[in-house]
Amino acid sequence: MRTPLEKARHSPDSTKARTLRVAREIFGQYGFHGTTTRMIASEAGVDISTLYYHWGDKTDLYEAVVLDINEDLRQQLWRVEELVRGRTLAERLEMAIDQMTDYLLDHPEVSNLVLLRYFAKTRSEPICDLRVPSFVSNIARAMKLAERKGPVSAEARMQVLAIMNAIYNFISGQEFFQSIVGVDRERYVALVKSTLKFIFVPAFASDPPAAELRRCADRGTKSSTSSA
Amino acid sequence: MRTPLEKARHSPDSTKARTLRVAREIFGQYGFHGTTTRMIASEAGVDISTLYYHWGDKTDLYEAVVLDINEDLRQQLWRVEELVRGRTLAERLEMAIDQMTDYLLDHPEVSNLVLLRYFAKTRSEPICDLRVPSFVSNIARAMKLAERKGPVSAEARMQVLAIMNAIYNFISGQEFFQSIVGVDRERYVALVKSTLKFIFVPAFASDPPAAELRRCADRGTKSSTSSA
DNA sequence: GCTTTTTTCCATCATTTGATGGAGACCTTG
DNA sequence: CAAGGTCTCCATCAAATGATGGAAAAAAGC
Repeated sequence: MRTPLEKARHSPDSTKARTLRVAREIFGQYGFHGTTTRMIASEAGVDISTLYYHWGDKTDLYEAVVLDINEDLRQQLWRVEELVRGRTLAERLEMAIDQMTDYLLDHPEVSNLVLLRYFAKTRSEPICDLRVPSFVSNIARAMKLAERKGPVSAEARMQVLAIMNAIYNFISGQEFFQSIVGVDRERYVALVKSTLKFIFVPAFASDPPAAELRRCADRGTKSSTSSA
Repeated sequence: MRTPLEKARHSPDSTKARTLRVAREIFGQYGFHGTTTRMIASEAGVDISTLYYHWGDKTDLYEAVVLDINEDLRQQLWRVEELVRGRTLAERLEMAIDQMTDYLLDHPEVSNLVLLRYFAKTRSEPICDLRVPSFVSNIARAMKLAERKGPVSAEARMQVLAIMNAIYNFISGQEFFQSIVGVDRERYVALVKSTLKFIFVPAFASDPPAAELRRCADRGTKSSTSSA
């Protein structure tokens, strides 16, 4: 409990913390320019002046949101890494897909904010960065696409980005995609997981030497953590 | 040459057409709320009043941009469909990836606008829709993930969305991802294509060398286009 | 209980932004 | 050229938006 941000993270009922939580949601839904300080203040049930008192100007608040998201994402990735440790590559992938999908469904503002940061420019210069670069390398190592200590190849980074983005897309695009696919929420969630596994498992599980053995041995023993 | 939009599309040097072209770019970069009519007017070298004279209010202009993008995308998808007709699934996939990647690199506003429409809400209600739903079905049929005439399954639609979005992401996220991966533009483009093929070809192609392995793995499971 | 500090809100300001009216330029047609 | 229409721009407005000062209220310290 040192910085104001950490303090707010740990006192979930305070006005300041509630404001930050609402700011995450609304910045995630409407993007930086699509969000007004009044929207956040009114949604949080706070006077707009109180918002400025706690968080400084709009840019400062946005920066706080990004840092907050960064921290949540780091913790979640670490949890997943622990969980999959020691499993085979295919198992690691399937479990990571299930875990990240469930996590992001509970916190859609995380993927919203990440994606909007990738794709939408800001009129003023960017403020503080997501920690994506180091996340990507860590995931590549955890997935054993790269050696544990050495540098991570460009190919491995691209593959990790492809996986992460595929998950983010299905989460943040849920409303849009669900209507395109024409299913209800429950079925959509199941489809997200099964589609991701359908796509990524063959790519990563089929070219190492053990592929043949795995494919024939694993018959009928697909992921036990999958809800599909 | 009937509607104003079509007219503008075909007279590329007119003030009106130039304004639309600039609007595509800027709406694509900054999103709806991040874009001001003054940004578009000044970038197009036009008085802001002239912009309103030609295109009505901001929402009307945005709608025109979306329709314009829709038409471009439809044409491009049709070109690709013709090109890949008669090839094997793996070939179709690889060619489509190459073609769409090159096309979108030349017109990044297309994928920018599509992605921002997926992921960013607008304060006012949405105006007119992308034609994504029908595009998705057509692609699924062209790729022969679905029967040519029948309905397209939810699984096939999700797979098509995954492919399209993966391409869009690498194009629109280029600036961000290129710095993460640490390569120059040329190498990035090559990596996009090779990574996309690395990921998607194994999932869909049962014909290449891996065919027997896949059959072995799939024995006793559902259809080859649906994962459990 | 009184002082000090922290927090909240009302009123208000300055700028940005969407939008328009009207004067003039330009262009076409006869 | 004259008349009518089309296009462009200057000046300007009204609303939305980011931001602040200062009074009141609440909380903390003693």
